[in-house]
Amino acid sequence: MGRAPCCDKANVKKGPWSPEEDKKLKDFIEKYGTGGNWIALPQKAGLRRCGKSCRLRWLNYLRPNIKHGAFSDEEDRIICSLFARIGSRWSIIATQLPGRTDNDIKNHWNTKLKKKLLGVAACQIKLPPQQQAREQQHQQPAFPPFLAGVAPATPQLSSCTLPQNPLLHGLGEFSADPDIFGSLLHAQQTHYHPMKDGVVLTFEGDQCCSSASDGSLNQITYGRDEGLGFAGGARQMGLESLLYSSGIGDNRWKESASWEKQPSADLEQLISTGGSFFSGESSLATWSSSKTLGLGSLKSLPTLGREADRFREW
DNA sequence: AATCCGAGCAACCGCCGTCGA
DNA sequence: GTCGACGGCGGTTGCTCGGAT
Repeated sequence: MGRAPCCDKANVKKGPWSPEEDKKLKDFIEKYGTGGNWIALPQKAGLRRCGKSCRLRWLNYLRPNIKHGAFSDEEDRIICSLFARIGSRWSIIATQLPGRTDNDIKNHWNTKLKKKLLGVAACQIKLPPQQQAREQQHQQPAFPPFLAGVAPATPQLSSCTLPQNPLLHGLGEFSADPDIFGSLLHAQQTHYHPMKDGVVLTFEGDQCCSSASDGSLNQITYGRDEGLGFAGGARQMGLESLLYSSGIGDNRWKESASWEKQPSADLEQLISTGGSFFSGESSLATWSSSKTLGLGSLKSLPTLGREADRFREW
C-alpha cells in the first residue's frame, strides 16, 4: 500500500538547480502563474523536476522580494520572541518577517539562534556536603558521576549565566535524592517550581539522548519532591507553554525574590537576553508531550535509561 | 599542500490537512 | 463517508566552502 508518488521518481532530476532551470521556472510562472497545480507545472514548463521541488525553489529562492543575507538584530528578536510563543511554526513566523522564507528562518534558527540562546550551557548544582567534599577531594566536576559519560569532557561551567537570568537565578538547590529518577513524571501536570523545588541542569554533549543531528542541548530538570521533568518540546509546547506546564509560566515564579529584583523583565526580554530554559530537541519533545512518564518510559530510551540506573546507584 | 572538520544552507522526505470526486 | 490528489509544512540530509591543523 502507501501513497502513489507525486511524480515519476525515475524521471525527475534532483539536487541543486541550474541557472537554466531557474530561468525556465521563473519565466513560466511570471508568464502563466502556477495555475494552482504544482504537480502539473514542471511538465508545462519543460522541467524535469518534481512539482514539490519547483514549488520549493520558487517560494524559497526565485519568488520576487526574497531577502537573502544576514538577519538583523530586530529580525532575531522577532524570531526568538515568536518561537517562545508558538514554537517551531516557521511558516507563521515567516509571515512576520517580510522577504524571509520559513526555510531561511528555520536554517537561521538551527545554525545560529539556537546555539546563541541554548548554547549557554549552564550547570549549577549545590551538592550535599559529603558529595562536595568528595568532589573537592578528587577535583572532579560538580555533577553526578553518571553524567560524566553524558556531559562533555569540558563542560561549559565557565559560561554559566544563571545569575543574570531571572528565571534561572536562584536555581541550584539540589538535594541528591537517588529516587528522583524513579519518580513518575507528570510533564504536563506537574507543579514543579524550579525556583523553590529543584535545579535545572543543562549540559551539552553528543552522547546525550538526542535525535538532533548537531546533538546540541539537552536539559534535565529535577524536582526535589515531585519527580523528574524533562524540559523540552519547544515545538509542541512553545516556551511559554512549557514554562506553564512546569509551573513556572504562571505568576508564581514572578513572585520569587529573584524575580522581584528585576521587575521590568518579561518573557521576551528573557529570551532576547539569553534565556536557556528550553530545548527544541525532538526526542525530548516527544517525551514531554506524554502525559506521564515513569521509569519504564525512561528505560525505553537507551541512554537515559542507563543513566537512570546509574543515578539510582549513585 | 593536503586533509579534516564544522558551519551554513539548499533541497529532499514524509507526514498531515484539505478538498473534490 | 471514503479515497485519492495535492499543497503545505517541519524535520532532516547532504553538499559546499572556508578555516584550522
